[in-house]
Amino acid sequence: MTPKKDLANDLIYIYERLFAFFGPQHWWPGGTPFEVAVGAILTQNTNWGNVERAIGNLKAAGGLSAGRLRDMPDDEVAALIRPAGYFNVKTRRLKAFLRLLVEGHGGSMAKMKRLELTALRQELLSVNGIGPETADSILLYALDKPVFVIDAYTKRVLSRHGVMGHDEPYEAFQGLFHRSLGRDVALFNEYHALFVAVGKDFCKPRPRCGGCPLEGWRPARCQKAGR
DNA sequence: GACCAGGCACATC
DNA sequence: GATGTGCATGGT
Repeated sequence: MTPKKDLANDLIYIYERLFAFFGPQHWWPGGTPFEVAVGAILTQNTNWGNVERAIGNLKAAGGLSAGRLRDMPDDEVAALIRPAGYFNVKTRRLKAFLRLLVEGHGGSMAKMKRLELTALRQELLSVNGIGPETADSILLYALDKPVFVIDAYTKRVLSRHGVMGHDEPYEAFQGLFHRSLGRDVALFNEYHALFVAVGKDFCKPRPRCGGCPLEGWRPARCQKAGR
């Protein structure tokens, strides 16, 4: 079997093990696309529980619409999103995203969604404060575009099991998924959430491998080489 | 009290 | 180009 096929099978195997263990994750099932995009920015390097509080505050203040949030003074936004941490930088980042959304797409996520994937990703990446992970989270979870989101957990799990080197660039990790799995929104949605689940419970900076569904697993090419 | 959480931009070498 | 640092709250 070719290495490429091996890698594809490895990724499918990991998905099946994680799904069997953790079950469906139901990420962002209820929120509007706009709420999802706001959450994607607020969750940067931050626990999701804190983000939920911030989003709750925004909702309560009527700030979860593009127009309302754009017109809200920065210090007011910062106070509302305070629980999510980095509230000053995240206020700037939210406002920067809102400029793109309002001025570029009439404040409508539905209109933004009409754009072709590559162009849209470039637009998002041009916004100060939106990097590859945040852009891809918005594309996948808010706009239903088939891009795989690579985060710290994904890199940690794959590198610890010898699938890829930890310091490979974002696009190298992402390319592996795109080549191996095709472009499947529902699969990408679930799979990325499963990486977060296994990362939270087991594949932490200090790993707790006991009981992990991937405990002891090696990729196919390593098994063949006897490594 | 240290460590960690669904990153990113910017400064410096 | 690589490496370091600031941003900040809240849970474990």
